[in-house]
Amino acid sequence: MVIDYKKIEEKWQKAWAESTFFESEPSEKKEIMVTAAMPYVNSPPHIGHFRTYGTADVYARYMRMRGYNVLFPVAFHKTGTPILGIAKRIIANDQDLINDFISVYKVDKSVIPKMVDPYFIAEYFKKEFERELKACGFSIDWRRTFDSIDPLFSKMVEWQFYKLKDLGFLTQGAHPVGWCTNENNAVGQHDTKGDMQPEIEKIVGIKFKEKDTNNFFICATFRPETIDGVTNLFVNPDVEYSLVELDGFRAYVSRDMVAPLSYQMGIKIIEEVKGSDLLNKVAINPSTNENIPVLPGRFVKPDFGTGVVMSVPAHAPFDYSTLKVLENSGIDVPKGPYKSVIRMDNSNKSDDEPPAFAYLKKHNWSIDNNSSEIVEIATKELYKDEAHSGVMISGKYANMKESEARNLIRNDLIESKNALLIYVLANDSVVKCRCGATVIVKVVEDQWFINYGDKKWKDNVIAHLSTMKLYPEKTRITYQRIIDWIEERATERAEGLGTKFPFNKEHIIESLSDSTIYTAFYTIINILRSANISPESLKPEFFDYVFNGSVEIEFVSKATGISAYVLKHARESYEYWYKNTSRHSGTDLLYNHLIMYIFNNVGIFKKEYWPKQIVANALLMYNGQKMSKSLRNTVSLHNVRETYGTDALRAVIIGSVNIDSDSNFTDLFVNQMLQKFEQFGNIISELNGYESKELKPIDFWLYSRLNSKITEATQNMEEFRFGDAFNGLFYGSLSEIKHYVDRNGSNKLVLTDFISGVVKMLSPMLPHVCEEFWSMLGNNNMLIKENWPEPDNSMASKEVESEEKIIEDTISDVRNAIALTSKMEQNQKKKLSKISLIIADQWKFDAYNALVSKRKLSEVLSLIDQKDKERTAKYLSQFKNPMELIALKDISSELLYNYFKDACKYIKKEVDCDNINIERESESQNSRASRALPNKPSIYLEWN
RNA sequence: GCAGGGAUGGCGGAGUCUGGUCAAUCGCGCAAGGCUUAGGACCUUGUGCCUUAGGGCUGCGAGAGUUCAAAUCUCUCUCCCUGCACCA
Repeated sequence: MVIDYKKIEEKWQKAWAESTFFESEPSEKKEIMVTAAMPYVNSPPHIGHFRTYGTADVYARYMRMRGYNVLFPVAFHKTGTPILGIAKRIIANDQDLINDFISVYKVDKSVIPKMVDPYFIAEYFKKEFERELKACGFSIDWRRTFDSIDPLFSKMVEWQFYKLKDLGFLTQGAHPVGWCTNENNAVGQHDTKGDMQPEIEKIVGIKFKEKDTNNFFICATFRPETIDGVTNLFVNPDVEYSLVELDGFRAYVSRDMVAPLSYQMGIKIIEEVKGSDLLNKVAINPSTNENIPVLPGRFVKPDFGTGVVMSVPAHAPFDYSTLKVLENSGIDVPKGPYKSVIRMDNSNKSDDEPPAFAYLKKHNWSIDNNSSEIVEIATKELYKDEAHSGVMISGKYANMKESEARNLIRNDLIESKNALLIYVLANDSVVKCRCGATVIVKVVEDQWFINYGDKKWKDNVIAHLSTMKLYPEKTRITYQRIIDWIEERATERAEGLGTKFPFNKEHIIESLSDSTIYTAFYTIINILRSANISPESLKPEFFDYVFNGSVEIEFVSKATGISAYVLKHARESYEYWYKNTSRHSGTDLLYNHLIMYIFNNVGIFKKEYWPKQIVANALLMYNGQKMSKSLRNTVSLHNVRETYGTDALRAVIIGSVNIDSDSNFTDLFVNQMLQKFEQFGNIISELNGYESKELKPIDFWLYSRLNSKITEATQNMEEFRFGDAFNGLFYGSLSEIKHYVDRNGSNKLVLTDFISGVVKMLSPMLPHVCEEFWSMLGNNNMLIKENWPEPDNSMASKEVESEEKIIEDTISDVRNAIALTSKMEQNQKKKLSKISLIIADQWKFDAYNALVSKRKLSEVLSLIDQKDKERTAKYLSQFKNPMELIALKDISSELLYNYFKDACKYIKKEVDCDNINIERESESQNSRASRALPNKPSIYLEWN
């Protein structure tokens, strides 16, 4: 049969919509709310979105069949800066972008001019999403749809921030950000050329006081723990420096760095100095109080840190080699031996020569062979080794690992005001803003943060996480790690769409922060709308009542002007739905959204409404390639769905893999899937050719398979192993039906029961196709309202399944034997005349069962003498499947004999031999009779 | 740098937690045969190496160890992927 996917999709989507089955209201039933992370609407939906929404939809449909009252709503994310960025580029008439919009996104040319308005862009793509998700037939309650700048929703976001502040979870402070000095704006990854994430790194500037003055040298360093080994400072004599007034003290800084540092601290130039003027000054090491000279170092870069570095010749090959070269040219430099402050933990002797020299020597360095490559290599090696296994030699942190001591020493230095923090960009190359300016680090003052480091909050989250169901389970450790590590997160932003930040109306709420507890809004939005509630009336008291029940209803009603009836209704809806939630998202959101989702829900709501379950699916690949953010590589959901139909996409994207694996979408695969659908349809349409009659063993086999399938599929669905579930139900059933027919199974009732069960179980994954199959099977009701099948032990007959397996194995063995013996010399030019299959005697069955009752081979073996172990293990291992053998306890020699007799016709056909003789071992004269095993009849072939 | 994940046939990918059911589910590809006017689809069989009877050998990134037994447990090494925050 040829299936018209478009037609059946439209037909059943219409029927479902008319039934209002997906419009869910609180009831007596057990409830669950299924939500998927709301999509950001700056582009049309692509097939990556399909995976997350499809997964949620499969689960929603499955849970409905399991008897749950399921709510599956959807919302759209408009908040943030990217949409604004697009609008700006349209205004700037960016042809690259406009061309992509027209050719890739299929935006009509006439619409482009309207896209100078970010709100128009957001609404445009939101509409596309809605259309597309509807066309996919997702079981969404469309009455509850909203977007993140909906005025009603904004009121809830505001309330959330009042709440966070009341709870003490908001803090204010300084915060380093990537900054464009040209546009005067913070820059993130999508604001830079080549989408480079500005990597901000903290380093320490250690203050060395100049002797006899009040000026300081500030040395920016990654390794403050080496301070006790400092012998001198280096400045670049060829570089211009400035003496500047910093916060309360004066310091020498390379002129190049004055401007960038001014974005991090107060800085005022007092006078200009040449690098060469700084030479021969004397500084004081703040840790050891030693006097140390300032020496020339031409390797010092003027555009990093402060242009002044400290010299640790024992541990820094650059410092060591520079000193040696200076010494060689007759300049007075600190004399060795240079003091080591770090040793490797695998050696307790402190070496005579400093490690820097040892590492240089390894690479044949000498004063005459002083190439910067060698020094570079030695530096890398030494830093790596010391970072890995370095241990402090002396001082307060003696014997502590270097990597641990580093932070402690840094903090000590800062606390004692002997150092300050300096932020640098750690990217390998210079980061440029899209406007072309170089990105620097700016410290933003009075920035608001959500303090995810709050001890009590974090403890609550950790404790709650341990009670949550997480799929795949292996993500749990990732959640734990991130929760452990997450601290403050900036929560306001100067630009973008969104809700005004309540405590600084100049700013808007950062766009991930506004979408953490929004799922609660689904439970009340439809009520607010139908009661015509205005945004103005959604005062904080409203949410306090509806979500937390923390104020009196009469008071709220008076304060907001909302009727007590509506308030009560809203509260009841929240209480009903928010108790049990399943959150669906991609693993890429684990690091931010999902963590914030847990934190904010736990922080704001009462314990019984905290999230119960999170499902994170892996990526989606297209023809083996990761889909990239760049416009050209994404695959439009609309196009593939129009081509193949939504169920084929579901089968390929969701049904072909488990939740934790990347799914690979290929056109070849979808086409094959479509053909398999037709095969399935053909089987159903041919059912009328069969009749219902008395049951035969093979009928019991099919029932038994169905029963096993129900058990397996249920387990797989529960654990989100959709790939395994689909595999077993779809491909498994096709081959089982084939086997059943091959074995002369022809009972219409049995086949109908089997296929009906399978179609039911496949329907969450292939809703439209299965609905069509269901009606083809003669049902007048809608499949979506059916219950998930329950396993029924009366249908299970393990012994028939085992007997069937023995038959199959035997056929395969016979084929093998025929292939081999036909090549034998004495059989040349002869034909196979007879096959004898000899069934093992009952005593063998008994013996096996006795062995098998031990269950584990290792248990049996533990009773065996050491010297016999190998022999016994080998003997036992010939029973290829000891666990399967358990089922043999239900089979006797006689049963198996009769079963083979009954299957004789089938075996004849399969091995293509008309003369097959089934014998009992005890009655057989055959020389090979004794080789018969319970699960492997002995085979004897005769050639004539 | 820090953290996490991974390495299995021509390919995608099961199996690893709980060692023996594993020459390795399933699918793709490939080969032969059937069906067909032809092609596609579909069906059957085969697809590491050897083998004159259902057997043997090799094999799951490399090396070592534990065990009667290792893809699976332990240790070392090599290579690959992902994330690192104010950004959706």
